[in-house]
Amino acid sequence: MELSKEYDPKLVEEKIYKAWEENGYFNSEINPKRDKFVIVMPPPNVTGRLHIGHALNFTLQDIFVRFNRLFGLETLFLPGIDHAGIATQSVVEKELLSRGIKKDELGREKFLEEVWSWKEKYGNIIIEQSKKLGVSADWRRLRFTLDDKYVDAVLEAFVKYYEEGLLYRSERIINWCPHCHTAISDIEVEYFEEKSKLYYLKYPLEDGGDYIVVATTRPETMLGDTAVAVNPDDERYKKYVGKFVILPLVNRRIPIIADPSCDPNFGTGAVKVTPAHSVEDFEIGKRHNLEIITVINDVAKMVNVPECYLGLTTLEAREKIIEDLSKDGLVERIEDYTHSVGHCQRCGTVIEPLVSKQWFLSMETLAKEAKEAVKSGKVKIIPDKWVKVYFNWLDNIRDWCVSRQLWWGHRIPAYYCDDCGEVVVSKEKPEQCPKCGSKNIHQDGDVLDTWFSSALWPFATLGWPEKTPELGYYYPTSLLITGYDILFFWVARMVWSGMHFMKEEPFKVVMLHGLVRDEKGRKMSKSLKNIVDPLNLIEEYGADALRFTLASLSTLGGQDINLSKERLKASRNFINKIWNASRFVLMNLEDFNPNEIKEDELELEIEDKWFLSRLNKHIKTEVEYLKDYDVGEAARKLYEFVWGEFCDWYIELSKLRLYSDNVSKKKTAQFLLWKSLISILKMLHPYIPFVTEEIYSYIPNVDKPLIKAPFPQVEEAYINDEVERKADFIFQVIKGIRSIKAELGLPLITELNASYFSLSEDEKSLIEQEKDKVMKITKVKDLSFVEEKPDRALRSVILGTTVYVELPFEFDLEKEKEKFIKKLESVDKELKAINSRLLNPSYLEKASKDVIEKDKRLALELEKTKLVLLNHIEDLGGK
RNA sequence: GGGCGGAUAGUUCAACGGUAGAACGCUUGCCUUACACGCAAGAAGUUAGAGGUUCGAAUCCUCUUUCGCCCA
Repeated sequence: MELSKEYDPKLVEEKIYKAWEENGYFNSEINPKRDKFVIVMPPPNVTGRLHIGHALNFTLQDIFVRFNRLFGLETLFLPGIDHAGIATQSVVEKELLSRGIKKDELGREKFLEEVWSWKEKYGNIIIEQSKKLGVSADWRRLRFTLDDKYVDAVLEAFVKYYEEGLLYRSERIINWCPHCHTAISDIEVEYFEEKSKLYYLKYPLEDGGDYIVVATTRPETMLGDTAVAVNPDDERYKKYVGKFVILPLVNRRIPIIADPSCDPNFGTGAVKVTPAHSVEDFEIGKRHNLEIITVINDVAKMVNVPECYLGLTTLEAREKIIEDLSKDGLVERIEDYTHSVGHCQRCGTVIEPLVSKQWFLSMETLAKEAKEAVKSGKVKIIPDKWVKVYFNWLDNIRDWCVSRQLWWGHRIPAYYCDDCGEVVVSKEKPEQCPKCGSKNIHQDGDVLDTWFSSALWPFATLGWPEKTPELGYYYPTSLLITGYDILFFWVARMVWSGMHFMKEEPFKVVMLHGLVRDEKGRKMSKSLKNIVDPLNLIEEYGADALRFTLASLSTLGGQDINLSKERLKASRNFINKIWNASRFVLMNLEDFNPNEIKEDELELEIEDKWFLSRLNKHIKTEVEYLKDYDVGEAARKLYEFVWGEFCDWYIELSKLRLYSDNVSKKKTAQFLLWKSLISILKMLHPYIPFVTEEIYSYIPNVDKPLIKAPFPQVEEAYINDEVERKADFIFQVIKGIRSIKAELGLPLITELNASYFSLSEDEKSLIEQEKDKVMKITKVKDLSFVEEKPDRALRSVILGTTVYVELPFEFDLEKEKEKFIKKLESVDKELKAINSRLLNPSYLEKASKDVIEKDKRLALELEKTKLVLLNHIEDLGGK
């Protein structure tokens, strides 16, 4: 077998993925005998291309999925696609327009045909792209929010809510996007601070002479004013309350009313009230029974207004109205003003609050259910800082406007009788009106908010409302992973839907991760040109490198991730390192059969015991981190362990035996390398599945594939702190000798004599025992115990031991002395700190025993080192 | 206006109550029969600032500065 020196993901990833998929390794079957682990994938938009946010989201999910698969759980990763109402409709609309076809001329049915054919053509691109990342989802179960069965679930939910009185149709003020030409919900409005003007307008009092001055940012809405409001406690205006003003330009007589929502500090303290075009004013209007006069239509043009303003855009109307009012001297002044303006989240257009008849989902009961699920611990939110945000949102929630004036989506199952106006809500179109018997019935033309359907995702994908075996086995799901940006849009709504329809939580844990930003922490955006395409990154560094980068940058706190090329390079190098370490092991396994080895009869060297202890500790911590959902720390720890301990020390030390003639020692080393590598590959596999599976395929005497292999068991008996300390001492001795050579600029291969002296019997016997190893690895010719300091030797102090490296030439004694003085200073500083602690009665009383023990041991070691250092400084001529 | 998060080595990030770590970059020496996407050795930090709690604080509390998010 010849493996290349450099790992090339391009030669591996596609092949491996194909093999996994073809062999059905991602598939899950109902298996009541086994514990299950279920993740439903947040469905990406059907219009979508894989972006870096998906890459992070999918990577995290796939890590948990793969771990649980290795742990032997029946693991379902259920993928899906969202129809994404507005987004998809506008993409197809634009596409048609580019061919000169207008949506409205085409008609609803033909248009929907076009969208479907577009969906068939492009809708699965993101699925294919996510496969490049290694996503191990059960693709057979792919769901789409407009699948027949899913549509049925959505209609079922709508009808049930309606029957329970939670859904109602009402004329209320809503957020209207004049560009998307639809109502949107409160959370789809984004507010930005904008520089604007505050206009002070004079409204003449009915009884003549006097004016009342109102301040407004939107003078064009004055044509729809039906009152002027002041705060009831505002002394300035008390005398006016109950009187009337004559609305300029339209000469309407409107009352001056007192309402507590008026802020006396805003403007003049008096505000104009336009119930049809302001959310706050609508509320005031309701309280005071004001007339609602609509003066702006659904494309943001003026209606129901005097001829000269009719059909103007709101901005044109604003200018003309100010001009006209000025002529009459009714504009008191205009100030610069900054305020926040609502924009459509999708298209950025300024939102027009309009009064319109829409379907609303009543939030009171559902919000309560959503809160209860988290309060009771049925749903756990990680990190828990989001719990407060979640409650806060639910506490202040308003009824959810769920109807959208679109064609693409779930058409609202409400039918209206053209003759008597009766409303029937049902999955099927009624034959005739149940009230008057008329057959002139038409269906509501609107569709539902996309989020209304995705709120049902965890159970509708499993067959609800049918009581399918899937629903029985896989629900509730185990874990939901998504970005914190859709906590309200999606997570909260899924929670209440699950609690309401299933009476059980949709998922036991929801893990919210951060957003991916550029290396400077800026949001990725087209205008900044800092968008990175994950597919390019995969092309350049490999999917494993991208996955490992994203995983290792994740934090338990769900912080945003700043992605940089440097980090990707580091991950790519790490993967190459693993590749080469494995290649090394495999190269040395050619004449080896693990079946010939009895593990409990092996003669273990100190480095074996050390490494087995380290390895088992890491298997343990790996599992612990994952139980705590700390993927990032788990990945980072693994990196340090594999590179810093396995590669740098264990493999290096194993060479001494692999290249020796001692057959039994060689076989021991081979066996342990074989065994360790298998464990390491298993631990790494969830993060970097491709390279690990590829390497695993070359490993002799293991059951393949890795994706289905059992996770390594912790072998407690190997965990041994004492051994670790001893080995560490030897490593320090090795480093000491290397350091001396390096400081002199000598290549490591320069052969020199070394010797040592030790105050400690333990240290002395350890060195005696491991002498050959140390000599070989540091390339020194000798390492004998000496009572007397050799001539011309540089020294290195490790605990109570001094290692001398003898030199064939003179060197700078002063420099050597300074090195020790510097070291003494730091030892002294630390020792003083520890000693003062150990002399402090309240420390001894209050600190934990472990900490005190550790301090005491450290103090002893430092004392020893200090003594040795003092000797050397004295010997080199004193301070 | 209310809330949340960040500020730690030149850079990107860890550590979340017991001696501040890694990666990249930098310096020096090495193509040592796994790897130059590498090896070895090094330099580099009053943990934004000021108070407080504690035997002990980067870590907990308060305030300030600053950057960023969310909600109204």
